[in-house]
Amino acid sequence: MEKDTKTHIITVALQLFEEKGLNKVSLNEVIKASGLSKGAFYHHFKDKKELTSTCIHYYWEDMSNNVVKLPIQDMSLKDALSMILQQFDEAIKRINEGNDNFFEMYLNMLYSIRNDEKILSMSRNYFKKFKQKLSDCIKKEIERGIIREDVDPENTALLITTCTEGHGLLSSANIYDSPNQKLEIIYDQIYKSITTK
Amino acid sequence: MEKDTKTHIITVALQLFEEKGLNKVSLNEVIKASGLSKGAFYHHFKDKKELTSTCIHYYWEDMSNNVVKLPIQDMSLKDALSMILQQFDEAIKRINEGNDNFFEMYLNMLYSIRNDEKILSMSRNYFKKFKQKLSDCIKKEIERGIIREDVDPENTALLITTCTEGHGLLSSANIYDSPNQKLEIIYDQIYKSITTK
Amino acid sequence: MEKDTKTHIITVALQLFEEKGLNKVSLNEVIKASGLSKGAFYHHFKDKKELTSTCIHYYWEDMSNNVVKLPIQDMSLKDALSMILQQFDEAIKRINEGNDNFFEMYLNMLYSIRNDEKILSMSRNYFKKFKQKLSDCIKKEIERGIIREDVDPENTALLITTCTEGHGLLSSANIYDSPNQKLEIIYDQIYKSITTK
Amino acid sequence: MEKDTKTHIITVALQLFEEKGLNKVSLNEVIKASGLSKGAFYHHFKDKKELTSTCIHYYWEDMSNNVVKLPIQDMSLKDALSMILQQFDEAIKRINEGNDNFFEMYLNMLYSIRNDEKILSMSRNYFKKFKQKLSDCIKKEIERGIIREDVDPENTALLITTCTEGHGLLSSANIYDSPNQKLEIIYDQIYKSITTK
DNA sequence: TATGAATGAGGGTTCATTCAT
DNA sequence: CATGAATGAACCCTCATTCAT
Repeated sequence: MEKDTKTHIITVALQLFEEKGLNKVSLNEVIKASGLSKGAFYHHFKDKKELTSTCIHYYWEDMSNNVVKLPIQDMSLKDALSMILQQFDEAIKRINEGNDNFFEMYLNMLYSIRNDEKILSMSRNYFKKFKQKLSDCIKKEIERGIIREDVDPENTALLITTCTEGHGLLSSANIYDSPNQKLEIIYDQIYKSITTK
Repeated sequence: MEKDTKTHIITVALQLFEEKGLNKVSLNEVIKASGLSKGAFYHHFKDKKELTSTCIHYYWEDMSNNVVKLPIQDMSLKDALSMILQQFDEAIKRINEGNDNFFEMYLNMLYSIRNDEKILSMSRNYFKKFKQKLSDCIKKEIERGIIREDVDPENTALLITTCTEGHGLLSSANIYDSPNQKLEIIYDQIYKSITTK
Repeated sequence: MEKDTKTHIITVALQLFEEKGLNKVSLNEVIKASGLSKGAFYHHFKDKKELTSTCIHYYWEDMSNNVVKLPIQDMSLKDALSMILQQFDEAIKRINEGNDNFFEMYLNMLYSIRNDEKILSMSRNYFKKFKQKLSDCIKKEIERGIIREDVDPENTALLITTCTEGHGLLSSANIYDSPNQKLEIIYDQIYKSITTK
Repeated sequence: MEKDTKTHIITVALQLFEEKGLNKVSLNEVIKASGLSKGAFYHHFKDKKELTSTCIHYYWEDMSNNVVKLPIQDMSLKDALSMILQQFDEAIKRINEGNDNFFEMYLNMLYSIRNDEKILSMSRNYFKKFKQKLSDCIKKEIERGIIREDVDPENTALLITTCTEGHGLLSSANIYDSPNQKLEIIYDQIYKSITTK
């Protein structure tokens, strides 16, 4: 029962946060939307910070899992990049076309990283895993003779990771008109430069 | 006189915003720090939003100018990347070692882009110029025979831009331990892949 | 204008504090009773503590002044004690017969002494002055041959001060039925023991 | 078992009250510290008032017993006063050097007297007993020829009681620098004035 | 007897904004 | 142009108490 209420509050809060932006939602709104009383809220959470931080954990875990589940290491690099492209396409669509405030939530999460040990380690883990999967994928492609032998898998994976993140940021921020096309170009550029002729 | 007062307020506000984070500074603080009265403030600004958005303009313009001033197009790509590396190094140091809240200001700016026409166009312009300079630089390097002829300057410039931005974000967020070294690897990776053997 | 509002708030608050007891009065009540808005209150006071502490200062100053004004040093000890007796009689009546909570205010003041430099020094000053006046009075009585020469004025003044305070406390606390009569006995006891036969 | 739980709650509460001051301790704290549940608490006490008033009873009873146990009536007045002096010394030390809030508890008790029949009668009883013991002691000293025959034991006992209480208050409130020495002077002053030459 | 989730009135405080002077 | 007292909605949070289990 207790667990249910807490989860309920988190769910409601996350929805509000994504709709209006984490900083624009007051505790009163969360409480009202959750149909509970003030006291009930404070029975489950120490204070507002605990709620927001918990929500960010959930949000981040959700994002991480989506990536972790991707079977990048078992695919060809071409297919892997295609899949990431598609994933980002959907995310960007959600951000730009939806009415929600997913982007502010994302920025808040980034901001929280510097003040929240747990989120920091989650984030590092996420990027580490993402890079590792790419790296593994590249190694196999080298073995298969698709990627040149002199290519460093680690460094290439790092490059892909950062430019994907940078592209995601600039797209979310609405700076690129046709984000998806841009990412395709970027991936092509990298892909061409490491494959055997 | 009027202009001076306004500029004074903006300067004071920007400093506070960078110190404590845009959302953590109240109008009262700005007014107090600027040594003015409430009425004086409202004489120069319609409301708080006008102040914050003006401040973000200034902040962004400042950042832009720093990039625009870089004579990237007249340098070798190697030198250009070195210079950007150094610039980022300083910025990251400021963010991670300083007591200020530069990063939150940056995130707020990114967030504002989606709600503020003017900032959006400034941002787009900034990234366009940055990319253009890199592109010009690359073209010249191709002519000089340093970069291969089959390399597309536009796309390569796009790649450099996005991975620089992505790397900046991840470094600011404290995700990379040795950010500077990481950026060097990334640039090396790109540079090697486009230069003639 | 500013001074007036602040004084007004203090007056209203003091009245409420004396009626209901300092700990039983909320800021909302003070604000409501003063006819002002929350903002107005916080314009004049940093927080509730500043209000209560200011009120206690006023309260204490008021009490002190009543004592300081007494021309004890120019009277015979007999008359001086009579006068103090009468003063206490009135105070006790106010505490016991009135509807107010003067006593709790007094206790709160006593409690504040230990946490408030200013009140501490006010209090020490008050008791010092009271003792000094009594001491001076006794010295003159010795010169007049009314009080014995071997009597120490300082120590006797200390005795009178402490037993007056002790009696005041026990009377306020409702422990003595006929407080006034008790104080008379106490004073008589002291008086007899120091006068010449 | 029930009795034990109730006593346990009271013990825990008293400790908290003396540490932090009666008004600064919430029921939640008491419940948490006692290791019980909310329901369990309300099984034993009607409401918070019942707890505080019960605690004050205990506190007061404790103080009373300490005095009642003193074999004042069987001692010489000199020794009796010495003993009281020592008792007060310890109490004052506890108040001024300790980190606890014994003094606030004491003031709260005094305040409660006026609103709580039971505490009122306990208090009256306490002071009555204290005075009686002193009075008996003095009577015996008169018989022994140590105190003059014209001294009224009742009135002298009253004087000692009130000045002890007054001194205790002023010392607790931190108004006297060297409280112990002051009390010695006061007692000396009284003692000298009633003994035979 | 005992649990602890839920209640909700009320607490103190902040803050952007207005407006008479 | 400038002042700063006043506004009041909204904020986060505390707490004694109730009640279904």
